[in-house]
Amino acid sequence: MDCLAKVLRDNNMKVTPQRMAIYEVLANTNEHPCAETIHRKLSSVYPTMSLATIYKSIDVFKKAGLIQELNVGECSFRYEVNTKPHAHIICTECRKVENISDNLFTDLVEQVGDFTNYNIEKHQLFFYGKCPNCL
Amino acid sequence: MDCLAKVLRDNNMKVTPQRMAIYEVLANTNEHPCAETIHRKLSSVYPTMSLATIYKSIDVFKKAGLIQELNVGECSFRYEVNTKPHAHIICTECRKVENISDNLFTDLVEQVGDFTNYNIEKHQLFFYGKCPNCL
DNA sequence: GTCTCTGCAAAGTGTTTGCATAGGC
DNA sequence: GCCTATGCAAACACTTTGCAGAGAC
Repeated sequence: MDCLAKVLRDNNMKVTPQRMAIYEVLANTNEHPCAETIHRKLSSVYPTMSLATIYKSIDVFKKAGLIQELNVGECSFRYEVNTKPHAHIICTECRKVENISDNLFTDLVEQVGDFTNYNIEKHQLFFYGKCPNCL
Repeated sequence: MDCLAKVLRDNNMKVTPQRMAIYEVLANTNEHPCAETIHRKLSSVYPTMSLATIYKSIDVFKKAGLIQELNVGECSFRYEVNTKPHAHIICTECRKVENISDNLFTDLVEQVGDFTNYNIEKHQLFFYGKCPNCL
C-alpha cells in the first residue's frame, strides 16, 4: 500500500513490514477483525510478531486517521479501514459484522445535532439481529 | 421497589438488601453508571459490599429484563433501568451519557430491517460530541 | 432446613506500558 | 548514527469464577 507508506511518512512515522502487514490485513477483509484475529492471521507469516505490536500499530493508524475502532458490544474492539462513519449490523448468531450503506442515515446526524444542541463529532450505530443466512 | 421484589420472586430469585440497593441506585439516576460507580455509591452504606456482588446482581437484573447494558466505548459497561432501546449521546469532554428521545428514530429500525433482510432484535445508537455545557 | 446469595480472593481476558534490542531513514 | 519500532514480560483495568459461610424463604 503506497498510500499507507505516504501517510505514515507524512506523520513522521516509520514504515515497517509489520505495519504494512497489519494494514494489509485490514484493507483486504470486510470482517472487522479484532486485534487478536489480526495477530492470528499474521502469525504464520510473522511468527515473532507480538500482540503489543498489533496494538501499537493500530494506535498509530488511528492517530493517522487510517482506520477506525468499533466497539460492537463484546469485550474486544474491532477495526476497519473505512473511516467514514457508517452504521453496522451484527448477527447475534454468527457474530459477523457488516456495514450498512449510509443512505438511510444521511439526515440523522444533523437532526440529532439540532435536537440535542450537541456539536456532534462522530457516531456509532449498531443494529443486532439474525442475518439472512442464520435465519 | 415493590416492582423489583415481584419480578425477582417471579423469576425464583431471592430478594436481598444488596439487590434492592443496587437497583435503587440505577432507578434514581440518569447517569448510566458503570459497576465501579455503583459500588462507590453504595460503599458508604454497605461497606462490605463486594464488586463481585454488583456484577452478579447486574447479571440477574439483565436476565430478568430489568436493566440494559451499554457499551459506550470506554473499557467498562454502563447500565440503566430504561430497557426500551433508545439512542444515547455522549459528551467527549465530560463523558456524560444522555438519552435521546426516540421520536427521531421511529422508522429507522424498520427501514434498516427492510434494507438488510436481517431480523433486527435490538439496536444501540451512540452519538459523540461536545455537550452545550462543555462547548 | 434448603438452597441461593454474599464476600473474599484468585483467575481470566483484553489492553497498555517499560525497556533493551533491532531496524528504518 | 540517530531515533523510533519491535518483542517480550510485566502491569493494568474490568469482569468472572470458586468456594465457604450467611441469609432468604
